[in-house]
Amino acid sequence: MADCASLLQIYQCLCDETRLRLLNILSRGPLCVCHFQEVLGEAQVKISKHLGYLRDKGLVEVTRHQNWMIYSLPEKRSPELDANLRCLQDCVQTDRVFKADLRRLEALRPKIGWLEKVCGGE
Amino acid sequence: MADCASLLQIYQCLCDETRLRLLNILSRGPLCVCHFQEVLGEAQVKISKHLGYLRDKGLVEVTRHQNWMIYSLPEKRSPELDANLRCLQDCVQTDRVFKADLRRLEALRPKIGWLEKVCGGE
DNA sequence: GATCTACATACTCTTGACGGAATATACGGT
DNA sequence: ACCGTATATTCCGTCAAGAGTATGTAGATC
Repeated sequence: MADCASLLQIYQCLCDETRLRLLNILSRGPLCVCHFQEVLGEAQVKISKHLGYLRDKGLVEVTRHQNWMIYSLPEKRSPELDANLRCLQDCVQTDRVFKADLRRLEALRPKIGWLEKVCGGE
Repeated sequence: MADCASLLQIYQCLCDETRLRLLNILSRGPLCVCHFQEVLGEAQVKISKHLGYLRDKGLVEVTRHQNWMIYSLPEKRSPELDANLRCLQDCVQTDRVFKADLRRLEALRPKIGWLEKVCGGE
């Protein structure tokens, strides 16, 4: 039973460029804040606040591992969140900004391999 | 070549309930302002301003017919707009608010038949 | 227990969104 | 020319979002 309010929350999350970039690279698997910083090239406070915003609205989940906060897309998603995340992936394919982020993310792969072990793949 | 800015504009349009409701009933065909007022039960100024917002961002088009401004979804849409409008239609199916709007719209059908002739259907 | 790292929160400022009341414009009919 | 209808715009007040600076907190290390 999707209600209008939850749909609105999703769109509110999606109407900021920084958050779109965060969600885009998150689609490739869990990350922690320092990785977002490296990929986006934005200040820690900015990254952290936008992640907090996404967390409050249920678009990302977080678990602590030692000093690191590991963010990921929720494994169980509402139909409308799922639909919109898919749609976002479609829309993002051709854009320079998002593609560049993914390239920088791939360059970071060696440094974040341990993460996949910690939180069991994806 | 979808760019980030145009995608953001779409999401900015989608993060208001009134605008979602406007787009939802617009998916069934062109309408003029007074119809939106009747279906949504909102004041004229509110409807008009949100339609203006949608028009500025390219999510709706408008033509004048005598005293009436006829709004419709653009026939030629960018891929990302098209994807998001489809996604919205998927998400909206189960919600009471949107369904009630569509019912009120159908009840209005007899009164808006002339519109379809004027702007050539759909 | 001092310190470092990784991250979050509080505070302040600026800007834009939204709503409502009032007013303006555009068109048709008399 | 005047009036009514349909719609847009302007003005004003409120509120939330976003950015940046500074500070707080949790865990690891020595």
